[in-house]
Amino acid sequence: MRNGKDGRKPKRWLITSALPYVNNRPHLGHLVGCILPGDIFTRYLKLKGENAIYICGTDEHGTQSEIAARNAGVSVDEWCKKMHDEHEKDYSWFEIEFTRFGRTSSKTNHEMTQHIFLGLYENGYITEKETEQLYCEHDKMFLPDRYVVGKCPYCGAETHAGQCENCGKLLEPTDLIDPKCVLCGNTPVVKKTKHLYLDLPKFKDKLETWISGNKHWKPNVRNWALSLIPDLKPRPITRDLKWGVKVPLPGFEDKVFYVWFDAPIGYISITKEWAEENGENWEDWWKSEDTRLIHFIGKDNIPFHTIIFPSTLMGTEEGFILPYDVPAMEFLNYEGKKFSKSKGVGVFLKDVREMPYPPDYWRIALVNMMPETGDTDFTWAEFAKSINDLADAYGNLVNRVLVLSRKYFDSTVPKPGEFNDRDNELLKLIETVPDQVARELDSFKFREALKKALSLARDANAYLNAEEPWKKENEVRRATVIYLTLNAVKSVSILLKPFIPKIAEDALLRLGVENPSWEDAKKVDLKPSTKLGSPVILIKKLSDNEVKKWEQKFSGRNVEGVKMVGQIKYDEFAKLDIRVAKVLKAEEVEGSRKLIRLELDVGELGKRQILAGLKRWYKPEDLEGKLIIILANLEPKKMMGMESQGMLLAAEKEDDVVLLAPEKPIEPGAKVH
RNA sequence: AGCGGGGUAGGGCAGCCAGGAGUGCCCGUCGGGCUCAUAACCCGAAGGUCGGAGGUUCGAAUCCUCCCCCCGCUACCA
Repeated sequence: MRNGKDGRKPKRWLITSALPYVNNRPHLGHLVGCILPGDIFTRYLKLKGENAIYICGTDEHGTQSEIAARNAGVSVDEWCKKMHDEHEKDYSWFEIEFTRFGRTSSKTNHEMTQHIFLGLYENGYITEKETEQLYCEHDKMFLPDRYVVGKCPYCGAETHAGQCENCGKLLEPTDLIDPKCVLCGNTPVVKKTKHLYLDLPKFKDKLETWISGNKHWKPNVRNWALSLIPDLKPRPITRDLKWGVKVPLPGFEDKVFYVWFDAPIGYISITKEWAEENGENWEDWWKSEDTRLIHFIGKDNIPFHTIIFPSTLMGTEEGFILPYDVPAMEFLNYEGKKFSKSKGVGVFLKDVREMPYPPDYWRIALVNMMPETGDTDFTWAEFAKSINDLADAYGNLVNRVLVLSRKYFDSTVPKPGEFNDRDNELLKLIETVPDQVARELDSFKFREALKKALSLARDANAYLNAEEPWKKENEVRRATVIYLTLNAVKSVSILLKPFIPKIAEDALLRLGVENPSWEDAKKVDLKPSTKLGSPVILIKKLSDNEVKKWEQKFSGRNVEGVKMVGQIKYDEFAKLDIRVAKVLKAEEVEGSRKLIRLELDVGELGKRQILAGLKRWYKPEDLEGKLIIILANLEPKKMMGMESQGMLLAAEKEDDVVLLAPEKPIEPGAKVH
């Protein structure tokens, strides 16, 4: 177990996972980014006999909750409670064992937030500033950035405030030309409002010393945090909303704290709630140097957990501990795209629960795809590979050794004889691999830890192949080999427990092992004559067809009638012969409402005519001389008695049609690909 | 634009901070073995100009400089 900088072993471990926003529909990315690693790490600590708790909960305040509740026609509190319960159900399905899964809207958190704020206020870390913001008189609220749309003053594109979607310029809501409220479409008015700010620059030196001293942090976390320090600015911590923690200062009665301020304080409040219910003192967990605090987060949360929340804690001057480490994951994408609720991209936890796979399948697959050093992709192929690899290397081994035990020893643990060199090699591995796995877990290298654990299973398989106990004439050798293999399987199963708790538990019970500790993984201590369970297919493999089925089911999945065409292979695309063509002549087709006849020069493909339904949008004379793009190898079709030899390409959106054209002049006949 | 991460055999990764023959892992491919086991397992082989160009060094995937490509973030998407 890694000790702190002072070499001291912690007495308590406080593990947190970023609080999921209550209105988000949780998906695999949320799980893999912080909730699952936090769970694996906490399970590992507990196996080691450490005093560890795992704290999480829903982040509930903010505009989105208010609006979602309004749309659903229920009170905000009711809405959040419902969503909170759904989150909890999802995570528990995945065998996530939170010590407590709380809510930031709890009374405890309101009190804690106000208390911490007052501490900061009294210590002089809060400043006040008046700003101008957009206010919607119809919805009776100040509008956050994403609730204002208008024209970008720089490029003219329609965008929301915050940052222009087109040119990337940062935009204050008041910068937008012709701003509109997203909710009702009315024009908001500019209104003055007073806000409180957390004076981050005051913490600059302390932060810098602290962060640069944390050499054990992952480089991406430490570097990013350090890069933020030179231009720290005071950060607003209040907003003009109703749903949130009230600001306990005169003149701020109609304001609440910004969610980012009260959300991380939720870690403390939720700990406190748990402590009070369990006869613990919450301050032992938050104000004692013997406690080691670890925040599991996604990379987007780095500024909050390395700068803002630590500053908040320091500013209270109450002796709050700062995180020992902030292991941040990168992002998981879905088949190359971002997970998106609105676009229906990705696999959501709700979907998963309806699929025929147990939680451990997902856990193991997600560990293999864990974005530890860079963004990764969830693909169904990888999902299947993870499970099939585990089935081959570990599941099959469990079955294998149980079958051998049944066949030769009536499903009991055989009594071993003397160990030879080969036996001792395996013995040595059993004794050393658990420490190697532990080292990886101590530095949050989950994929590597899993790999190391499975390597022991592979070694056991190799050992069996070399010793061939099914051939042994010597009963004692056979007993020894099977005995040792059973112990190796026990060892691997213990190491896998944090990753796949249910499957590992099943295997261990069949080996007659109950409640093992991490240290037990190093021991060769199965008692001869112990009754073993029956052989079993612990992990069922996935077929290629199954994988394809899911790929299809989820690829075309899109909400509200927006259909994405199914994926194609490049060679399918390559069948299209797309060319640049020059319009030589264009004329209306007599008797047709829509058609224009075009005579084209397609370079090496010669001249041809195409009929296109463009009358509504283009005049023939406008087209002459233009370069356009055509699909040249479409089978010809007769229209109005004439043959159309190809199809021209145009973009269409809401009753508007625009021809495609090369961005610069190029020879007719040029291939497009 | 700035910042952060990544670019290592057909695919997925580790190795880089503390430089020492491309060292390694999983999958795939090819050849062989075994038949206790979930068409499983084991052994072996093929396959890499370590994104590119300079530099430091006896020696560079690893350190320095410049460049290219991918991804993300820029402050409430984990």
